[in-house]
Amino acid sequence: MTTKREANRADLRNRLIDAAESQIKKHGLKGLKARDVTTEAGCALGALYNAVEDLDQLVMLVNSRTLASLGDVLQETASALTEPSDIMQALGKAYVEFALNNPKVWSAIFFHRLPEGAEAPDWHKQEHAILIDQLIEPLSEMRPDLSPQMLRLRAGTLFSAVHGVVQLSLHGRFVGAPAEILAAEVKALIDAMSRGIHLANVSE
Amino acid sequence: MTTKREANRADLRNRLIDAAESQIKKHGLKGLKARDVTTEAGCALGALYNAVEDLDQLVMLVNSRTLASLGDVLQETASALTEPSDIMQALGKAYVEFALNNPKVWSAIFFHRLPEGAEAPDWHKQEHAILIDQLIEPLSEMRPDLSPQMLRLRAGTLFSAVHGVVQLSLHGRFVGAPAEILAAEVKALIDAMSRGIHLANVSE
DNA sequence: AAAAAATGTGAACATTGTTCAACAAATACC
DNA sequence: GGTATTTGTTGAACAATGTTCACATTTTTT
Repeated sequence: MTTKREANRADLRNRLIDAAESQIKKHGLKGLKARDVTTEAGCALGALYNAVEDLDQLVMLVNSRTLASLGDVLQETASALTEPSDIMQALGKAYVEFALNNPKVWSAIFFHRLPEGAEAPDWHKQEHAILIDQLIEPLSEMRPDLSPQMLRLRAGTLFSAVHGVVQLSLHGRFVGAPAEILAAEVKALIDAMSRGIHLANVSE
Repeated sequence: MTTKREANRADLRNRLIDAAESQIKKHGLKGLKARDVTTEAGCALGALYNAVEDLDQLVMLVNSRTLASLGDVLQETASALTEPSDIMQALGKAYVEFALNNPKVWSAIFFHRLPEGAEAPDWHKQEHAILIDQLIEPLSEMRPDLSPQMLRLRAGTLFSAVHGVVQLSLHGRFVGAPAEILAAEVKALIDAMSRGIHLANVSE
Protein backbone atom coordinates (compact mmCIF):
# COMPACT_ATOMS: atom_id res chain seq x y z
CA MET A 1 0.00 0.00 0.00
CA THR A 2 1.23 3.39 -1.00
CA THR A 3 -1.41 5.01 1.09
CA LYS A 4 0.03 5.99 4.43
CA ARG A 5 1.62 9.04 2.88
CA GLU A 6 -1.61 10.03 1.25
CA ALA A 7 -3.45 9.53 4.53
CA ASN A 8 -0.95 11.66 6.41
CA ARG A 9 -1.02 14.26 3.73
CA ALA A 10 -4.80 14.46 3.71
CA ASP A 11 -4.82 14.47 7.48
CA LEU A 12 -2.50 17.41 7.80
CA ARG A 13 -4.36 19.24 5.11
CA ASN A 14 -7.59 18.80 7.01
CA ARG A 15 -6.03 19.86 10.28
CA LEU A 16 -4.76 22.97 8.57
CA ILE A 17 -8.16 23.78 7.12
CA ASP A 18 -9.74 23.17 10.53
CA ALA A 19 -7.23 25.46 12.16
CA ALA A 20 -7.64 28.15 9.52
CA GLU A 21 -11.41 28.02 9.86
CA SER A 22 -11.14 28.28 13.62
CA GLN A 23 -8.77 31.23 13.36
CA ILE A 24 -11.03 33.02 10.90
CA LYS A 25 -14.00 32.42 13.17
CA LYS A 26 -12.05 33.90 16.06
CA HIS A 27 -10.15 36.75 14.45
CA GLY A 28 -11.58 37.28 11.01
CA LEU A 29 -9.89 36.97 7.65
CA LYS A 30 -7.36 39.67 8.44
CA GLY A 31 -6.44 37.88 11.66
CA LEU A 32 -5.38 34.71 9.87
CA LYS A 33 -1.64 34.18 10.45
CA ALA A 34 0.48 31.36 9.10
CA ARG A 35 2.16 30.84 12.47
CA ASP A 36 -1.08 30.65 14.42
CA VAL A 37 -2.56 28.21 11.94
CA THR A 38 0.39 25.85 11.98
CA THR A 39 0.61 26.00 15.78
CA GLU A 40 -3.06 25.12 16.13
CA ALA A 41 -2.72 22.39 13.53
CA GLY A 42 0.28 20.99 15.36
CA CYS A 43 2.89 21.20 12.64
CA ALA A 44 5.87 23.31 11.70
CA LEU A 45 5.56 26.57 9.86
CA GLY A 46 7.04 25.23 6.66
CA ALA A 47 4.70 22.24 6.52
CA LEU A 48 1.90 24.55 5.48
CA TYR A 49 3.60 25.13 2.14
CA ASN A 50 3.85 21.46 1.48
CA ALA A 51 0.21 20.75 2.26
CA VAL A 52 -1.20 23.73 0.38
CA GLU A 53 0.03 26.25 -2.13
CA ASP A 54 -0.04 29.25 0.20
CA LEU A 55 -2.31 31.08 2.64
CA ASP A 56 -4.58 32.23 -0.17
CA GLN A 57 -5.35 28.68 -1.16
CA LEU A 58 -5.99 27.80 2.45
CA VAL A 59 -8.57 30.58 2.59
CA MET A 60 -10.18 29.24 -0.56
CA LEU A 61 -10.40 25.80 1.01
CA VAL A 62 -12.10 27.25 4.07
CA ASN A 63 -14.44 29.16 1.79
CA SER A 64 -15.25 25.94 -0.04
CA ARG A 65 -16.41 24.41 3.19
CA THR A 66 -18.48 27.41 4.10
CA LEU A 67 -20.08 27.44 0.66
CA ALA A 68 -20.90 23.75 0.92
CA SER A 69 -22.51 24.12 4.32
CA LEU A 70 -24.42 27.20 3.20
CA GLY A 71 -25.49 25.27 0.14
CA ASP A 72 -26.90 22.50 2.32
CA VAL A 73 -28.91 24.99 4.33
CA LEU A 74 -30.36 26.57 1.20
CA GLN A 75 -31.13 23.22 -0.37
CA GLU A 76 -33.07 22.04 2.67
CA THR A 77 -34.86 25.35 2.89
CA ALA A 78 -36.07 25.19 -0.68
CA SER A 79 -37.01 21.55 -0.67
CA ALA A 80 -39.60 22.08 2.08
CA LEU A 81 -41.76 24.44 0.02
CA THR A 82 -43.61 24.66 -3.26
CA GLU A 83 -44.89 28.23 -3.84
CA PRO A 84 -42.20 30.14 -5.77
CA SER A 85 -42.55 33.29 -3.73
CA ASP A 86 -42.51 31.29 -0.49
CA ILE A 87 -39.31 29.62 -1.57
CA MET A 88 -37.69 32.95 -2.35
CA GLN A 89 -38.70 34.43 0.96
CA ALA A 90 -37.46 31.39 2.82
CA LEU A 91 -34.15 31.41 0.97
CA GLY A 92 -33.65 35.07 1.77
CA LYS A 93 -34.44 34.45 5.41
CA ALA A 94 -32.09 31.49 5.56
CA TYR A 95 -29.32 33.51 3.95
CA VAL A 96 -29.72 36.33 6.44
CA GLU A 97 -29.63 33.88 9.33
CA PHE A 98 -26.56 32.13 8.04
CA ALA A 99 -24.74 35.42 7.68
CA LEU A 100 -25.74 36.55 11.16
CA ASN A 101 -24.77 33.24 12.74
CA ASN A 102 -21.45 32.87 10.92
CA PRO A 103 -20.40 36.42 10.18
CA LYS A 104 -16.64 35.89 9.95
CA VAL A 105 -16.56 32.85 7.68
CA TRP A 106 -19.39 34.27 5.63
CA SER A 107 -17.50 37.53 5.17
CA ALA A 108 -14.38 35.63 4.21
CA ILE A 109 -16.14 34.23 1.14
CA PHE A 110 -16.63 37.69 -0.29
CA PHE A 111 -13.74 39.66 1.15
CA HIS A 112 -10.92 37.40 0.17
CA ARG A 113 -8.91 38.86 -2.69
CA LEU A 114 -6.03 37.25 -4.51
CA PRO A 115 -2.88 39.26 -5.21
CA GLU A 116 -2.99 41.69 -8.12
CA GLY A 117 -3.35 39.81 -11.37
CA ALA A 118 -4.11 36.35 -9.99
CA GLU A 119 -7.40 34.62 -10.75
CA ALA A 120 -9.24 32.13 -8.58
CA PRO A 121 -9.07 28.61 -10.03
CA ASP A 122 -12.11 27.27 -11.82
CA TRP A 123 -12.97 24.65 -9.19
CA HIS A 124 -13.44 27.43 -6.68
CA LYS A 125 -15.28 29.84 -8.94
CA GLN A 126 -17.82 27.18 -9.80
CA GLU A 127 -18.58 26.48 -6.17
CA HIS A 128 -20.26 29.86 -5.93
CA ALA A 129 -23.05 28.49 -8.08
CA ILE A 130 -24.66 26.82 -5.06
CA LEU A 131 -25.67 30.30 -3.98
CA ILE A 132 -28.08 30.57 -6.87
CA ASP A 133 -28.97 26.97 -7.67
CA GLN A 134 -32.08 26.99 -5.48
CA LEU A 135 -33.31 30.22 -6.99
CA ILE A 136 -33.59 28.95 -10.50
CA GLU A 137 -36.62 26.71 -10.12
CA PRO A 138 -38.92 29.22 -8.41
CA LEU A 139 -37.74 31.90 -10.78
CA SER A 140 -38.48 29.76 -13.81
CA GLU A 141 -42.06 29.40 -12.55
CA MET A 142 -42.39 33.12 -12.28
CA ARG A 143 -40.74 33.73 -15.62
CA PRO A 144 -41.47 30.78 -17.93
CA ASP A 145 -40.58 33.03 -20.84
CA LEU A 146 -36.88 33.18 -19.98
CA SER A 147 -34.26 30.88 -21.47
CA PRO A 148 -32.24 28.69 -19.09
CA GLN A 149 -29.26 30.91 -19.70
CA MET A 150 -31.23 34.03 -18.93
CA LEU A 151 -32.66 32.39 -15.83
CA ARG A 152 -29.19 31.80 -14.43
CA LEU A 153 -28.25 35.37 -15.13
CA ARG A 154 -31.35 36.74 -13.48
CA ALA A 155 -30.97 34.39 -10.50
CA GLY A 156 -27.47 35.77 -10.03
CA THR A 157 -28.88 39.27 -10.05
CA LEU A 158 -31.50 38.36 -7.48
CA PHE A 159 -28.98 36.76 -5.21
CA SER A 160 -26.57 39.65 -5.56
CA ALA A 161 -29.26 42.15 -4.62
CA VAL A 162 -30.13 40.33 -1.42
CA HIS A 163 -26.48 39.75 -0.69
CA GLY A 164 -25.74 43.44 -1.08
CA VAL A 165 -28.33 44.35 1.52
CA VAL A 166 -27.01 41.80 3.99
CA GLN A 167 -23.40 42.77 3.42
CA LEU A 168 -23.79 46.51 3.74
CA SER A 169 -25.95 46.00 6.78
CA LEU A 170 -23.50 43.73 8.55
CA HIS A 171 -20.66 46.08 7.79
CA GLY A 172 -22.63 48.96 9.15
CA ARG A 173 -23.32 51.22 6.25
CA PHE A 174 -27.03 52.01 6.12
CA VAL A 175 -29.47 49.36 7.11
CA GLY A 176 -29.77 49.50 10.88
CA ALA A 177 -27.85 46.89 12.83
CA PRO A 178 -30.74 45.08 14.58
CA ALA A 179 -31.32 41.69 13.07
CA GLU A 180 -35.08 42.12 12.82
CA ILE A 181 -34.71 45.26 10.75
CA LEU A 182 -32.35 43.53 8.36
CA ALA A 183 -34.69 40.57 8.02
CA ALA A 184 -37.61 42.90 7.40
CA GLU A 185 -35.73 44.86 4.75
CA VAL A 186 -34.71 41.72 2.94
CA LYS A 187 -38.30 40.57 3.06
CA ALA A 188 -39.47 43.86 1.62
CA LEU A 189 -36.85 43.68 -1.09
CA ILE A 190 -37.81 40.17 -2.14
CA ASP A 191 -41.44 41.18 -1.96
CA ALA A 192 -40.89 44.12 -4.25
CA MET A 193 -38.83 42.04 -6.64
CA SER A 194 -41.35 39.22 -6.72
CA ARG A 195 -44.15 41.58 -7.60
CA GLY A 196 -41.97 43.31 -10.12
CA ILE A 197 -40.99 40.01 -11.62
CA HIS A 198 -44.59 38.92 -12.01
CA LEU A 199 -45.50 42.12 -13.74
CA ALA A 200 -42.43 42.05 -15.90
CA ASN A 201 -43.80 38.81 -17.22
CA VAL A 202 -46.34 40.60 -19.37
CA SER A 203 -44.46 43.73 -20.31
CA GLU A 204 -40.72 43.14 -20.61
CA MET B 1 1.98 84.38 11.10
CA THR B 2 1.82 80.89 12.48
CA THR B 3 0.63 79.63 9.19
CA LYS B 4 3.57 78.35 7.24
CA ARG B 5 3.56 75.20 9.29
CA GLU B 6 -0.10 74.66 8.72
CA ALA B 7 0.34 75.20 5.02
CA ASN B 8 3.21 72.73 4.84
CA ARG B 9 1.33 70.26 6.91
CA ALA B 10 -1.77 70.47 4.75
CA ASP B 11 0.40 70.34 1.66
CA LEU B 12 2.14 67.16 2.65
CA ARG B 13 -1.13 65.62 3.71
CA ASN B 14 -2.60 66.34 0.31
CA ARG B 15 0.44 65.02 -1.49
CA LEU B 16 0.14 61.84 0.53
CA ILE B 17 -3.53 61.46 -0.28
CA ASP B 18 -2.76 62.11 -3.96
CA ALA B 19 -0.03 59.51 -3.91
CA ALA B 20 -2.19 56.97 -2.09
CA GLU B 21 -5.00 57.50 -4.56
CA SER B 22 -2.65 57.08 -7.46
CA GLN B 23 -1.20 53.90 -5.99
CA ILE B 24 -4.64 52.44 -5.35
CA LYS B 25 -5.65 53.29 -8.91
CA LYS B 26 -2.57 51.52 -10.17
CA HIS B 27 -2.27 48.53 -7.88
CA GLY B 28 -5.47 48.28 -5.92
CA LEU B 29 -6.03 48.51 -2.19
CA LYS B 30 -3.82 45.53 -1.46
CA GLY B 31 -1.02 47.10 -3.46
CA LEU B 32 -0.86 50.19 -1.31
CA LYS B 33 2.55 50.31 0.41
CA ALA B 34 3.79 52.94 2.84
CA ARG B 35 7.16 53.16 1.07
CA ASP B 36 5.68 53.61 -2.39
CA VAL B 37 3.31 56.28 -1.15
CA THR B 38 5.98 58.31 0.62
CA THR B 39 8.33 58.01 -2.34
CA GLU B 40 5.65 59.25 -4.74
CA ALA B 41 4.73 62.03 -2.31
CA GLY B 42 8.37 63.03 -2.03
CA CYS B 43 8.86 62.64 1.69
CA ALA B 44 10.48 60.26 4.12
CA LEU B 45 8.82 57.10 5.32
CA GLY B 46 8.31 58.40 8.83
CA ALA B 47 6.67 61.63 7.70
CA LEU B 48 3.56 59.66 6.85
CA TYR B 49 2.97 59.03 10.53
CA ASN B 50 3.21 62.68 11.32
CA ALA B 51 0.77 63.73 8.63
CA VAL B 52 -1.80 60.98 9.25
CA GLU B 53 -2.54 58.43 11.92
CA ASP B 54 -1.56 55.39 9.86
CA LEU B 55 -2.19 53.72 6.50
CA ASP B 56 -5.76 52.91 7.43
CA GLN B 57 -6.58 56.54 7.93
CA LEU B 58 -4.91 57.36 4.64
CA VAL B 59 -7.20 54.89 2.91
CA MET B 60 -10.19 56.49 4.59
CA LEU B 61 -9.08 59.88 3.31
CA VAL B 62 -8.84 58.52 -0.22
CA ASN B 63 -12.26 56.95 0.20
CA SER B 64 -13.62 60.30 1.34
CA ARG B 65 -12.52 61.83 -1.90
CA THR B 66 -13.98 59.05 -3.96
CA LEU B 67 -17.27 59.30 -2.12
CA ALA B 68 -17.37 63.04 -2.67
CA SER B 69 -16.73 62.73 -6.37
CA LEU B 70 -19.25 59.93 -6.69
CA GLY B 71 -21.70 62.08 -4.75
CA ASP B 72 -21.25 64.89 -7.25
CA VAL B 73 -21.97 62.57 -10.14
CA LEU B 74 -25.13 61.26 -8.50
CA GLN B 75 -26.29 64.72 -7.56
CA GLU B 76 -25.96 66.00 -11.10
CA THR B 77 -27.64 62.91 -12.45
CA ALA B 78 -30.67 63.30 -10.24
CA SER B 79 -31.03 67.04 -10.68
CA ALA B 80 -31.57 66.68 -14.43
CA LEU B 81 -34.77 64.64 -14.10
CA THR B 82 -38.21 64.74 -12.52
CA GLU B 83 -39.96 61.36 -12.93
CA PRO B 84 -39.12 59.23 -9.88
CA SER B 85 -38.54 56.07 -11.84
CA ASP B 86 -36.42 57.95 -14.37
CA ILE B 87 -34.29 59.30 -11.57
CA MET B 88 -33.79 55.84 -10.12
CA GLN B 89 -32.85 54.36 -13.44
CA ALA B 90 -30.45 57.19 -14.12
CA LEU B 91 -28.84 56.87 -10.69
CA GLY B 92 -28.37 53.16 -11.18
CA LYS B 93 -26.82 53.72 -14.57
CA ALA B 94 -24.53 56.42 -13.22
CA TYR B 95 -23.46 54.16 -10.38
CA VAL B 96 -22.62 51.33 -12.74
CA GLU B 97 -20.61 53.64 -14.94
CA PHE B 98 -18.70 55.10 -12.04
CA ALA B 99 -17.80 51.64 -10.80
CA LEU B 100 -16.70 50.51 -14.25
CA ASN B 101 -14.65 53.63 -14.85
CA ASN B 102 -12.99 53.72 -11.43
CA PRO B 103 -12.96 50.09 -10.34
CA LYS B 104 -10.02 50.24 -7.95
CA VAL B 105 -10.94 53.32 -5.93
CA TRP B 106 -14.57 52.27 -5.98
CA SER B 107 -13.66 48.85 -4.62
CA ALA B 108 -11.50 50.43 -1.96
CA ILE B 109 -14.55 52.11 -0.43
CA PHE B 110 -16.15 48.79 0.30
CA PHE B 111 -13.19 46.47 0.76
CA HIS B 112 -11.24 48.45 3.26
CA ARG B 113 -11.42 46.86 6.71
CA LEU B 114 -10.00 48.22 9.92
CA PRO B 115 -8.07 45.91 12.24
CA GLU B 116 -10.12 43.59 14.44
CA GLY B 117 -12.07 45.61 16.97
CA ALA B 118 -11.52 49.08 15.51
CA GLU B 119 -14.45 51.17 14.28
CA ALA B 120 -14.41 53.78 11.52
CA PRO B 121 -14.72 57.29 12.94
CA ASP B 122 -18.07 59.02 12.68
CA TRP B 123 -16.97 61.63 10.14
CA HIS B 124 -16.20 58.83 7.72
CA LYS B 125 -19.24 56.71 8.41
CA GLN B 126 -21.49 59.65 7.72
CA GLU B 127 -19.92 60.32 4.36
CA HIS B 128 -21.51 57.15 3.05
CA ALA B 129 -24.86 58.88 3.23
CA ILE B 130 -24.21 60.61 -0.09
CA LEU B 131 -24.77 57.23 -1.70
CA ILE B 132 -28.43 57.32 -0.76
CA ASP B 133 -29.22 61.03 -0.51
CA GLN B 134 -30.45 61.25 -4.09
CA LEU B 135 -32.67 58.23 -3.70
CA ILE B 136 -34.81 59.65 -0.97
CA GLU B 137 -36.77 62.17 -2.97
CA PRO B 138 -37.90 59.87 -5.79
CA LEU B 139 -38.62 57.17 -3.26
CA SER B 140 -40.78 59.48 -1.17
CA GLU B 141 -42.86 60.19 -4.26
CA MET B 142 -43.39 56.50 -4.81
CA ARG B 143 -44.09 55.83 -1.16
CA PRO B 144 -45.69 58.93 0.37
CA ASP B 145 -46.90 56.69 3.19
CA LEU B 146 -43.43 56.12 4.64
CA SER B 147 -41.96 58.17 7.48
CA PRO B 148 -38.71 60.06 6.80
CA GLN B 149 -36.88 57.54 8.95
CA MET B 150 -38.38 54.63 7.07
CA LEU B 151 -37.53 56.33 3.78
CA ARG B 152 -33.85 56.47 4.68
CA LEU B 153 -33.89 52.85 5.68
CA ARG B 154 -35.58 51.79 2.47
CA ALA B 155 -33.29 53.95 0.36
CA GLY B 156 -30.34 52.20 1.98
CA THR B 157 -31.86 48.88 1.05
CA LEU B 158 -32.39 49.98 -2.54
CA PHE B 159 -28.86 51.21 -2.87
CA SER B 160 -27.45 48.08 -1.27
CA ALA B 161 -29.34 45.88 -3.69
CA VAL B 162 -27.98 47.66 -6.73
CA HIS B 163 -24.55 47.82 -5.18
CA GLY B 164 -24.58 44.07 -4.56
CA VAL B 165 -25.24 43.38 -8.22
CA VAL B 166 -22.47 45.66 -9.36
CA GLN B 167 -19.99 44.35 -6.84
CA LEU B 168 -20.53 40.65 -7.44
CA SER B 169 -20.45 41.28 -11.15
CA LEU B 170 -17.20 43.22 -11.09
CA HIS B 171 -15.60 40.61 -8.91
CA GLY B 172 -16.71 37.90 -11.25
CA ARG B 173 -19.21 35.84 -9.36
CA PHE B 174 -22.36 35.45 -11.46
CA VAL B 175 -23.44 38.31 -13.61
CA GLY B 176 -21.49 38.09 -16.84
CA ALA B 177 -18.55 40.42 -17.20
CA PRO B 178 -19.66 42.44 -20.24
CA ALA B 179 -20.64 45.93 -19.23
CA GLU B 180 -23.85 45.92 -21.24
CA ILE B 181 -25.12 42.85 -19.45
CA LEU B 182 -24.42 44.38 -16.07
CA ALA B 183 -26.18 47.58 -17.05
CA ALA B 184 -29.14 45.61 -18.34
CA GLU B 185 -29.40 43.55 -15.17
CA VAL B 186 -29.28 46.63 -12.98
CA LYS B 187 -31.97 48.16 -15.14
CA ALA B 188 -34.12 45.05 -14.78
CA LEU B 189 -33.57 45.04 -11.03
CA ILE B 190 -34.56 48.67 -10.61
CA ASP B 191 -37.51 48.05 -12.91
CA ALA B 192 -38.70 45.16 -10.83
CA MET B 193 -38.21 47.06 -7.63
CA SER B 194 -39.98 50.15 -8.91
CA ARG B 195 -43.00 48.14 -9.92
CA GLY B 196 -42.91 46.26 -6.67
CA ILE B 197 -42.65 49.47 -4.74
CA HIS B 198 -45.65 50.96 -6.48
CA LEU B 199 -47.74 47.93 -5.71
CA ALA B 200 -46.48 47.76 -2.15
CA ASN B 201 -48.04 51.17 -1.75
CA VAL B 202 -51.51 49.71 -1.58
CA SER B 203 -50.89 46.44 0.16
CA GLU B 204 -47.98 46.61 2.59
C1' DA C 1 19.37 86.15 17.21
C1' DA C 2 18.60 82.68 20.60
C1' DA C 3 15.43 79.56 22.56
C1' DA C 4 11.53 76.68 22.05
C1' DA C 5 8.39 74.02 19.47
C1' DA C 6 7.12 71.36 15.74
C1' DT C 7 8.34 68.57 11.89
C1' DG C 8 11.14 65.72 8.71
C1' DT C 9 14.55 61.88 8.38
C1' DG C 10 15.92 57.24 7.80
C1' DA C 11 17.78 53.62 10.43
C1' DA C 12 16.05 50.14 13.42
C1' DC C 13 12.34 47.08 15.06
C1' DA C 14 8.40 43.89 14.96
C1' DT C 15 5.41 41.15 12.39
C1' DT C 16 4.50 38.29 8.75
C1' DG C 17 4.55 35.30 4.40
C1' DT C 18 7.63 32.30 2.08
C1' DT C 19 11.82 29.53 0.99
C1' DC C 20 15.39 26.20 1.74
C1' DA C 21 19.08 23.07 3.33
C1' DA C 22 19.29 19.60 6.53
C1' DC C 23 16.93 15.82 8.74
C1' DA C 24 13.27 12.11 9.16
C1' DA C 25 9.87 9.05 7.54
C1' DA C 26 7.73 6.29 4.15
C1' DT C 27 8.01 3.48 0.12
C1' DA C 28 10.01 0.71 -3.49
C1' DC C 29 13.09 -2.57 -4.80
C1' DC C 30 16.01 -6.49 -4.15
C1' DG D 1 14.02 -7.82 5.90
C1' DG D 2 17.35 -4.36 4.52
C1' DT D 3 18.87 -0.70 1.61
C1' DA D 4 18.10 3.19 -1.69
C1' DT D 5 15.02 6.52 -3.26
C1' DT D 6 11.45 9.37 -2.90
C1' DT D 7 8.65 12.28 -0.13
C1' DG D 8 7.57 14.99 4.02
C1' DT D 9 8.94 17.85 8.05
C1' DT D 10 11.53 21.15 10.47
C1' DG D 11 12.80 25.65 11.93
C1' DA D 12 16.21 28.93 10.82
C1' DA D 13 16.86 32.47 7.51
C1' DC D 14 15.04 35.86 4.16
C1' DA D 15 12.24 39.44 2.24
C1' DA D 16 8.54 42.61 2.49
C1' DT D 17 6.16 45.76 5.11
C1' DG D 18 3.95 48.82 8.92
C1' DT D 19 5.46 51.51 12.66
C1' DT D 20 8.55 53.88 16.02
C1' DC D 21 12.17 56.80 17.62
C1' DA D 22 16.53 59.45 18.45
C1' DC D 23 18.37 62.88 15.98
C1' DA D 24 18.63 66.74 12.58
C1' DT D 25 16.21 70.46 10.40
C1' DT D 26 12.92 73.94 10.00
C1' DT D 27 9.64 77.19 11.82
C1' DT D 28 7.82 80.05 15.41
C1' DT D 29 8.21 82.82 19.42
C1' DT D 30 10.39 86.14 22.25
